Parts: sequence; structure tokens; C-alpha cells
Amino acid sequence: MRTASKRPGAGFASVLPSLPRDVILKGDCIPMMEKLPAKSVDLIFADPPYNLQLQGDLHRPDQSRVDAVDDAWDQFSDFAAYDAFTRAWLLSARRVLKPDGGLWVIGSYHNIFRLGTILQDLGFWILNDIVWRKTNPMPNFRGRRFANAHETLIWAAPSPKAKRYTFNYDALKTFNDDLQMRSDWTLPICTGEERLKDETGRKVHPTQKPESLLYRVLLSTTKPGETVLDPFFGTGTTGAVAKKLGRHFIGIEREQSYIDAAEARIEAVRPADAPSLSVVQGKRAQPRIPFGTLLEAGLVKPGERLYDPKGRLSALVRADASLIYEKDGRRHEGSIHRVGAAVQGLEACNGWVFWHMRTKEGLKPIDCLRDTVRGALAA
Amino acid sequence: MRTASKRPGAGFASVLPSLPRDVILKGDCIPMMEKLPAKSVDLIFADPPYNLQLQGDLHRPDQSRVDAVDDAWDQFSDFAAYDAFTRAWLLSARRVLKPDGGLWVIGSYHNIFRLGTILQDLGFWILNDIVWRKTNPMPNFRGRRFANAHETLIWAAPSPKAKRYTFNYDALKTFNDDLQMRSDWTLPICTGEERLKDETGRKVHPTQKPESLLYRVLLSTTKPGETVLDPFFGTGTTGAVAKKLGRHFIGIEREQSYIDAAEARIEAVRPADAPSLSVVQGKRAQPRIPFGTLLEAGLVKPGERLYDPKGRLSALVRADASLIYEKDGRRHEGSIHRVGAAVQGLEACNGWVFWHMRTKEGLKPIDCLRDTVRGALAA
DNA sequence: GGGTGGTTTGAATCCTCTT
DNA sequence: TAAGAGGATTCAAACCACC
Repeated sequence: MRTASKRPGAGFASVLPSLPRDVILKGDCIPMMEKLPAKSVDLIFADPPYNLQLQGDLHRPDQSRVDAVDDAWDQFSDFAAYDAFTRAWLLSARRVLKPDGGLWVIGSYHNIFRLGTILQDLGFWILNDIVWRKTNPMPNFRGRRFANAHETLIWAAPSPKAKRYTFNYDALKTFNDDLQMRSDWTLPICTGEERLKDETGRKVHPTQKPESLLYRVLLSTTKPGETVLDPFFGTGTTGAVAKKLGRHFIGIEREQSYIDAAEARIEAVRPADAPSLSVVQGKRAQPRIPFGTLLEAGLVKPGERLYDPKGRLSALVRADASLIYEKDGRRHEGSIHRVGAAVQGLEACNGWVFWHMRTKEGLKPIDCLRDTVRGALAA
Repeated sequence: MRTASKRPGAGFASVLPSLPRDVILKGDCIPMMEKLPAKSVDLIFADPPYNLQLQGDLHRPDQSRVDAVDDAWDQFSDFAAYDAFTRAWLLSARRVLKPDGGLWVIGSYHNIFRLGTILQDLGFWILNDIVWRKTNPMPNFRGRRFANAHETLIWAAPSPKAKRYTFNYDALKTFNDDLQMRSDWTLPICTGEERLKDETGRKVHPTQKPESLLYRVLLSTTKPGETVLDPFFGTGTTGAVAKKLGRHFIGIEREQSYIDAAEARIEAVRPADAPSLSVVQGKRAQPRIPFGTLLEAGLVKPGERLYDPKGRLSALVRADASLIYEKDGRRHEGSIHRVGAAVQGLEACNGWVFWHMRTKEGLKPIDCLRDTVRGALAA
């Protein structure tokens, strides 16, 4: 890992020709992102500040007509500055993001509503909001409110047209004991050994996120070898988990003390090996086998009959891999899917699991034959 | 209970001299609220249209069609139209609200960020965001996202200066088995007997909220005898729970069919009824710990091996908490349960007791690690 | 009557590739 | 770019039919 600020020639004149990887770039995130090539990163994870000190280059909107004594005025101008900052970094982020990439932001009720609104206004497409339920939140000491026991993440695509975002559905389902993963994640906050402390025992960063949270984010929405950008890197949780999971990272951070802590931390991470990083793949990821292939392979022969799951209805297989079904003068022909749908009076049907062959062990779905062909292809 | 539209002289010329109570006012919520006296209600609960933006039909894997919310009242041309509507009704609502009153809104990621942002822009002061975790949400049928298993509520005061809002801290703590009530509430959706159906057995309202949710809202942020206004009354869950808990209500609703259902429903409520506490509290089951949690917690690492009880067979753990078992050219992958079953040639297997880790004290079932995590959760 | 197994349903921005 | 076709995808709870 390198830190850009330490390298000779740091301080780029213009956009970099290629994407740096596994580095921490020192500086403000907006100018730094401007230097990265467009459409180059696969995922962005952002944990932006919400107690933002006003930046010099972010001008306050002119509110001279409003009575400056009113509390709402300060409130509004603070929000306006925060919104302008949010809009700016999100625009920079989208430029860097691949069209089919994903973006995550995390926040609390102080800022998450503004983040979500601006995401929508900029044309990002929200895929989920995710609730991080803290198992061990700080109690509300005054007893004047509910204990603030969660934070909210938003997962978004850069546009509504982006349909090919990464989502490792089958891996996450396996991860969750064969139940599909829900939008609420129960995880402890970052404490104990994991929480970075300085020599005096004080925490290095006020809002260090737990690695378990990033583990789930990266496992669900990136593939091994992809690159994740974190524009508010802090002490580098994103980088540490990325390295652990065989993903590349780019961190952007202003504070040298955070950078130092992150570098040491990431250096100590040992990545998992490639086989253990591969993930359960569902049917969608497997090569498509047309039904005709089974006839070519001789696993099904023209003239054979296929049966519905109960073995009551049957259809004839023709040489072109179409089926014919006839009953009571009604006749359907077409693909295994079309005829399967017509037989059931449905709009659609997966013929692979609907149609069965008679075997010594009873009816077996033709999907099994597809596995045979896939095995032969792999060998 | 009276319905304003049925009373002689309905259709008010100007602001009413006093607050009507336990009535349903028929009409649009903004003009109706304009007719209520200023600073007169103690709490507002609002379940506004969510502005769902559905693209087309959705079918379950069994090809049945999902009955989506496509009602006219949920249609907005764009975000700007939704925002203008939201801003308008929130301004009307604040005029009616007592300075130390409270306001609740509920929504999903389609609208909640806009609601929250506009609340902040108008100078409301957010006290908490609350997550309603659904025990039985609709799954994600296409496997393209996380299952949308929660909705979000925002609880706000009308201004940052309002410090004397009602919060029944001790009642809530007692309600929650002497633990401080958290910002995440686990409750089932509204089904069964509670769900209102018409003669033909179809749901009267597409988005009826469970009484348990309103029970918690009213118990926590109103006192007996106070008045709660619901500007999107629907089938009157707010009114029913208010009556049950000895609070007064004002409902505003446009659809006569909803009003009719609400009137009959509220009429049938017996205030003395023992409230449905059992429903609410029965759901505090032990948290489920999927195997993936152990990887997130670092108790198991990708690349480790797990062993059968005799230590003869072993399988590799991957990053998504799947196992890989290979022997004699046969290969199984999947969850701890699936692979455990495959290895033994069984249909099913409890992976938690079958798979073991090698430790200094010999083989230990991974179920032991789950206890470790549960301990951390409890702490 | 009680247990069992199949059916229905719920605020949902829910497919992807080839032609 | 629009149209067509292949074929992948669900969890908890209530309800109902049937022993």
C-alpha cells in the first residue's frame, strides 16, 4: 500500500491515466475524485460527516431577507451548506463510478434524509435502504427519547437504467442459513480489540465502523478483484475488509493521523486465499443450455414423451426440440416453456422444472439432464 | 362518533371555534386542517401516500400476481409534485399542532427521505427515527435485492425550542420488560382477523397498519384524554387504538368506503378491552444467528476447515459462509446444513451440531461459537 | 376436535439476452 | 431501440380442506 502524499510527484496535475489501487490519497475528497478516471470504480462506500464545519469554497445562500435572529435561519443555512456539499461529492462520485456500479452511504437521522433526497434528486436509483440494528447501542441517558439503536444505509445504482448492478443473491442467502437476506442487519458496534486506540488509550476515530458491516456490504455487492472507493476513509475499515476479501480499495482522507492508523491497520491484514473467496453461484450464473442440446447429446430422443410433475399430462418431443401437446381437440406446440405455460393456463413457466422424464426411479425433471450436460462441458 | 359529512351544516365556512373530537372529517386533509383551531391537537400521526413508482406487474415464483398498490391517491407526476404536496400538508399540520405536541410520519425508502428533509427544512425538530421491523414481510421474489423488511417512522417536535413534548419514558420501559425502549420495533404486519375485508373477502384498504404499531406510538407520546389527529385516516387504525387507550381522535379521509369501514370498526372498540399487549410482547424471541454472523465476527475465517464429529471428513469455509466439500471427484457446496446433509447422504442436517472446529481441547461443534455471539448480543 | 398439509397473501420502485 | 423469448424467483402467517 502506498500513500499518495508520500510519493514524489504527488499532487496530480490532471486526471490520472489509470486507476490507482490499494492506496490512500490524502486530501479533500472532491478534488481527489476529480483526478480519478471516469467510470472506473466498481463500488463506492461513503460514511460522510454530518457535523460538517462550513468549507471556505461552499458559499452560503443569500438569506438576507430572513430575520437572522430566528432559530430556523441558522438551521436552514446549515442544512443548505450541508446539502451543497453532499450534492458536490455525490456528483464527483458518480463520475468515477462505473455505470453498473453501486453506491452505499451511511448516516443517522441527522443527515440520512438529506442524503437520500439528494440521491433521488440527482437521479440515483435507490435499491434498498438497510437498517443496521446495533446490538449494543449507547442508551439514552436523559430518558427523553427512544434509545438510538440503529443507523441507516442506502444502496443505490447511479441511474434507474442500471439493471446490471452486482448483487450476490445466492451467496447472501447461503450466508443467512438459506433464507434470503433482509433489509435489517443486526450487528454489534465497533468495540474491544477491533477499536483502534492511541498510546494513551483514547479512540483514534470517533465513529469507527465495525468490519462486520463492511464485510456484508462488500460480500453482497462486489466481486473478488473489483475496486471499492471510500471518499471518507477515516481509519480504513473499508480498506481492511477489502483486503481481507480480495477486493482492491482506494481511500481518500484529509487527516494524517487517520491515514497513519489506517496504513498500519491494513498492513496487518492477511487476505483470504482465492478458493475461499469464491462464492455460491445460482442458476443465473451458469452457462445457458438450450433444450435442443439434450437432443443433440442423445439424452432426449425425438418421439419421447415428457410428463407434468404428477405424471398425468404428457407432451411429445419433436426433432426441433419443440413439444406438442394435444387434449380434447386443443393443441399447443412450441418450446418447453411455452407449452408448459399453455398446459397450465399460465403466462409463463419454467419448462426445465415442469417437464419430467419417466425413469426407473420415477419421474425426474429434465433439469437434471442439464446438469449432466454441464458436467460434460466442464470435463 | 360522528362523521362531519353526515351532520347538518357540514362544510365549515371558517375556522371552528373549538376542536371536534372523535369524528371523521370527510375531505382533503389540507383544507380540513385549515378549519381546525390553531395549536389545538396534542399529536399528529400521518401515514401519507408513499409515492411508489412501480414499473410493471410482479409475479411470485408460483406465477401468482402480486396485488400492488396502484391506487390513484398514490400517483404523483414527479418528486417535485410529491414535495409540494408534502410541504403543504406539513405546514397545515403544524398550525394545528400545540407547540409542545408531537408529529409522527411513516414511510418507506420511496418517500421517507423526502419527508425527513422537508420536516427539517420547515424547522421541525426530529426526536427519533424509528424502524418498524416486520416479522413477516413480503419477500423479494426476483432475488435482485434485499428483502424489504422494514418501514421507517419519524417522530418530531414542531420546533427545536419545544422541549416539553410528551414522552412516557417509564411506561415504555415497563412495557419493554424494564429495558429502555429502542428505536427499532419488531412487529408483524396487519393480517388475519385484524385486517378489514369486504363482503367478497378482499382487503378494504391496501396498506392498513397494525394496531400494535399505533399502540406503541400513542402509549409513548400521548397522555390519556389527549387528542390525536390523523390526516390520512384510511380505515381508522389510529382512531381504534386511540379509543382503546382512552385518547380522543380526529380523522380526515377522502374515500367514503374507508370512512364507512373505520366508523364500524371504531364503534366496535371497547375502551375497557385489555389491549393486545400479548401480540406485541410475544415477539421477543431469541435472535437467530446465521452462520455468516460468525464470519463477520471473525470467529471463523474464510479458508478454515470444519470437520465431521469423528474428524475424518472436512470441508472448506468460504467468505460467503458456504462450505465446499470435495472427495473422489464429487463436490458439494452450499450452506453448512446443505453440505452436511450431502456428505451424509441425508435429506437434511443440522449443520450447527454436525460441523466441528479443531481446538486445543479437541473437536468442538460450531454451535459453541453461536453461544459466544449470543453472549456478545446480550452484553 | 385436533393435527396435517396445501393454498393464499402482504406499501414492491423485483430479469436478461438476442434479434 | 423495441420486441420477443428463455427461464429464474419466496417467507411467514393465516386459512382451509381433509383426515
